[in-house]
Amino acid sequence: MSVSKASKPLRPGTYPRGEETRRRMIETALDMFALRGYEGASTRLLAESAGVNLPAIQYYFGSKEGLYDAVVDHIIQRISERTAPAAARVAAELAKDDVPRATLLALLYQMLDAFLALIVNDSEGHRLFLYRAEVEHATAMEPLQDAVRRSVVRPCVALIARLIDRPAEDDLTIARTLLILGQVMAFGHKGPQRDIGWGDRNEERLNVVRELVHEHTAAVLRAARRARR
Amino acid sequence: MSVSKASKPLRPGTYPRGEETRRRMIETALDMFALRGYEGASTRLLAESAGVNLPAIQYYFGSKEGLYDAVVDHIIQRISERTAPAAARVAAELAKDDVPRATLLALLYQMLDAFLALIVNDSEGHRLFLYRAEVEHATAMEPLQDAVRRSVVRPCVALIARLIDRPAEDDLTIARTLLILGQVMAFGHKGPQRDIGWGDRNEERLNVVRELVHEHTAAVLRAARRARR
DNA sequence: GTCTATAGTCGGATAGAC
DNA sequence: GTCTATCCGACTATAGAC
Repeated sequence: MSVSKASKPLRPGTYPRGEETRRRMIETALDMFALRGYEGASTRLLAESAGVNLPAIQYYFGSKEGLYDAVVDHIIQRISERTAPAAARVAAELAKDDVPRATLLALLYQMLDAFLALIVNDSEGHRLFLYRAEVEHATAMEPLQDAVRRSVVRPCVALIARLIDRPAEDDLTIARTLLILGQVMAFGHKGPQRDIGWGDRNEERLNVVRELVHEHTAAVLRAARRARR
Repeated sequence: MSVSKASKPLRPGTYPRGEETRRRMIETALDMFALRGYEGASTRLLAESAGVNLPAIQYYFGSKEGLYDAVVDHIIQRISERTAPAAARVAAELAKDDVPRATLLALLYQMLDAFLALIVNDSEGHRLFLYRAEVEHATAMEPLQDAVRRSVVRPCVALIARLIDRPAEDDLTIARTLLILGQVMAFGHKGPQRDIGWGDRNEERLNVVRELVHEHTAAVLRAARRARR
């Protein structure tokens, strides 16, 4: 996530088309907002990191907040793209009766894994931005939080509800699903990694999280079976 | 960063004039920083929320950053106080040989629970501040992160290492412990609560987290047993 | 120790040339 | 569409009265 490499020397007559500039501004702003927060990322920094001048922010997005919203939209788009296939499979299966347990479990795993891959494998910015989304700038973040719930949490909760044959409103069930996502996001943060010296071994980290998600799912089902007896 | 030139060594019970003001400033600043972040909480807001005038920040803490550091120190103090009894028991037991498994498990549970109670039952500010500490203002937060690791993570890792009879450096073991703490902090955040309509039912939330910690611990031990076969 | 008043800086946004 | 130059408000910090 280098800051200075983004600024390219622009010669008169060779300016990129506006759409390209807009796209680049969103992508570098994502990293800046993720790294320093909304208040911490000044317009000057945002402009410089995208290699544009100050008024470009007003020109393309109306205001700093407009740029922020554009970043949020961009991430929402990304989440939807990545999880849409799994979500479609979930919807299709849940429409049927008598879906085998193994199928439901596989779908749950796929659903979580799709989201996980986004967090763990994509740019550092996506990870940090999503992690930060939970504590910062509440109103502008609500669409993003809604997107996560719509694209990931709700399908998972629906699957779990079917698996344990209880209504989806069950507090414990939903809480557990949220916790899984919460810890995935927490794990995405680089802070703790340093301590255990994993550096950039993303694959290994991903495997640990996968194992954990698997365990969690199993634990939810065991708890539900106990509760019904 | 502890260059608090204005404060004298304070004895419990004997507050000099202004010491009460200082304490109040720290406590309200904790909430403001937790709610709006370092950049988001202006000196005017910090002063107003404590019922003092602007220069009081410079007088008592030298600068805005000085006040921030004082808040961090305050939280570190709080964490140490709350977890010290459990940590002492852990150290005492780990010094012996042949500690029963049940004792080790009970200690692990107590350790996590002490930290958990701090996060879940104390002021909203403590919760949010700790959650935010992971993504924000990295250098000033390092002492706080160190305190969490020293007071909570390290004793837990040592207990787990003894329980599964493997060195504490084992990646998966440590990762799991960090994940437990991470999800506890994530769960402390009020965001998800709203969705499941728990409002202020702290006790219930605490029980869910306790159950989860219990399950997690059990899962770690099962995984370790499998691995040794 | 606490206050008012203000300095000095930096933030977001704008005007208007090209 | 992109630029330079600039405004104005908000911010942190300081000076100095009481």
